Amino acid sequence: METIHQNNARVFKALCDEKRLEIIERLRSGEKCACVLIEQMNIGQSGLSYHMKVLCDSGIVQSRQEGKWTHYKLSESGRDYAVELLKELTTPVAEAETQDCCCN
Amino acid sequence: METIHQNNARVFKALCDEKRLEIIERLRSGEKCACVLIEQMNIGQSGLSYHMKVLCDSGIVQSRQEGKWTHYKLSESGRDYAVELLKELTTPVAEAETQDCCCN
DNA sequence: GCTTCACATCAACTTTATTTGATATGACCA
DNA sequence: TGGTCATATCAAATAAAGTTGATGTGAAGC
Repeated sequence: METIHQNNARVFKALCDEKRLEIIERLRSGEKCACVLIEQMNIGQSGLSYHMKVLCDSGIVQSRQEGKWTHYKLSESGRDYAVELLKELTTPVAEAETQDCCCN
Repeated sequence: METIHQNNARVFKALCDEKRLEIIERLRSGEKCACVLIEQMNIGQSGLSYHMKVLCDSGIVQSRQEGKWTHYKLSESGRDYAVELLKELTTPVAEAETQDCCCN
């Protein structure tokens, strides 16, 4: 079974690797097909494929098949989801802030 | 030397691990000292210390020394920085969208 | 100064992620 | 149908991250 934390971690895994950040950066200027990314970046075909899978699994990138080519672009809904998730995870809740600390 | 991508990746590394997401979740209800986190979570002392270092390095968590105790809490500025960074990294730029793709 | 406590750091180990080359798949074209 | 191209998947190797127990450090109390 997959925990909610594992699920959330997957979203941010996309952003934890230098190569993937470079891919994302390149996609900012528009949709790119895999062959373009391979020739522009210092990466092999299977390596790119691996990273694209991680990116697509995070929801931040979406892919589109066109014949034998695969095109990748940033997903607007994926971005929105990630941003909202990040905010939610890191925003304090207004619970009874009972400081049950050993040291106070 | 450290690249800008490595720097950015560090921010999101905080959110890529289940244990760290659990720590962040616990900090949402307020500042906690290390000893409390250790007794609440299934984690050893050195393990917690390791994760707290990653979290503090990301800027999302900040620590405060008080005698021999260390208190941790979510950093508002760290959160804001991470959110803005995430938005920036994943938002398309309005460059001349020249699709120099091999396949079109 | 000595001891204790809370935490950080280290080193060895285990686990997970990434890379790389080889092979499989599926679309397209002759 | 057979060949080629683009990409995915696999398996082996390497690298990076996380875990664990032992040791170091600095604050506080005696």
